[in-house]
Amino acid sequence: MSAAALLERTVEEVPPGSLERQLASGRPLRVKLGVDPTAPDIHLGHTLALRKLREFQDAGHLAVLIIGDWTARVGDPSGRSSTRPMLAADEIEANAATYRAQVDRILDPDRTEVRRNGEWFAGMGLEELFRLSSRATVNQLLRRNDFGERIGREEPISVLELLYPLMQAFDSVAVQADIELGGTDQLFNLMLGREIQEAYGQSPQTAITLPILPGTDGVKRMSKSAGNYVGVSEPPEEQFGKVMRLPDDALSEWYRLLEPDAPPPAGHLGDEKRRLARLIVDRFHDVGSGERAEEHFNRVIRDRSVPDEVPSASVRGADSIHLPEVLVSALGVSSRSEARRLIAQGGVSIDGDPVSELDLTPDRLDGAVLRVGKRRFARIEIVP
RNA sequence: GGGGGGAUGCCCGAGCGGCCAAAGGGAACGGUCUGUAAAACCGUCGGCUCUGCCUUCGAAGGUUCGAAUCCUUCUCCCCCCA
Repeated sequence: MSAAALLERTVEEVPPGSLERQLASGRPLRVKLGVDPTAPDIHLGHTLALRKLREFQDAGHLAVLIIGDWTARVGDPSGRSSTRPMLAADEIEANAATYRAQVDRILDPDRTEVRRNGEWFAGMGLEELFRLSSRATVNQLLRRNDFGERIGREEPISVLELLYPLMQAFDSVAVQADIELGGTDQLFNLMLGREIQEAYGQSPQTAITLPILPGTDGVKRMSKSAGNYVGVSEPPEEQFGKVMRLPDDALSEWYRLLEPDAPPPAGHLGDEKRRLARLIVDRFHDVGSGERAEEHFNRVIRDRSVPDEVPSASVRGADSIHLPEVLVSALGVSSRSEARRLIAQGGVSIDGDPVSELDLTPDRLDGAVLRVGKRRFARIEIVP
């Protein structure tokens, strides 16, 4: 595959023409991608880089996936920065454990080398850290966009966080990366990787940046912490519904980034959004599950009827049953106060009929389907 | 080390002695409408079997009939100087 083909749907190649030169060597290239296990789910945003990595694999190159179990520890100690939470080692471990299974939905396992950067950081001594950190200046590091912005907003930045770009750069040295992929916001780190590789006597990697996928709000970048993500391992109905949440003006960008081989949206936006949702669900589940998810969507959301499978919940029988309590225990409503509000706003129904009373007789509830809003259901079973 | 500013609910951000469970915005949630969990509009948005009560405005004390608002100490953050 040509350099031009491999660079399709990427944003920047640094330095320009570098990939072409590397491909000319004819040897399989080591293509690095780092992911920090700060959350258990891999979401659609991550899949952009993973799919580009797969393209490199299909072209005969080797994917070197770095699970940043140590870089993930480098969070924002003040806890202000939602994007860099401080995580405990066991939490990171738990997150990392599922990553391989999730990325294997996209990558070719036979051409994937998975490394954890704890491999080289766990045993790194202070002397080596001195050597590494003497290779960059604070001035350089503060040029990084988010550092600069945080300084502008007079927010704190811990010295620990300054190490992050250096550690990411050192990963490239440790795995002898030929190429590193990353979102456009990673350009600074990828470039630093080149400098550090040279400092350690290696030929610098080619940095290739990819666009950032906006989340289901169509505005902010997709992330777990922003709550605007679609996880690759979420159930089909969940994925389908979340895609339908997308604002119309983000639709073509999603098509371009997530389904580049599909015809771009041209017709009725509602239908085009459904088409995209089906494609995405089929991609991460069995073929045909997109259509089934759509049927579920039509039945439950559009036609407001009950889904095929309704989870059941048992409620202890009594002369009178306090509905707010049932909503909290059986439907996961956050508090009884919240439950009252939902009832008062007409958001709670029994077998399709809105309910306004707070206390009900058991026979009214027994076997009935309780619904909160559009998506929360439970079939109530009264037990003695 | 010296000087100045700040810390408010999920986030941003008003408030600076009683009318404050705390303006406004965002997010979220419910409803209406609809092509859809888009947009728009309306509403809700600390807890409690709730016209009342309880607990919140960095922490601990204090003043006061009454404090998010005043005082003291402490913790953390930012800016300027060194």
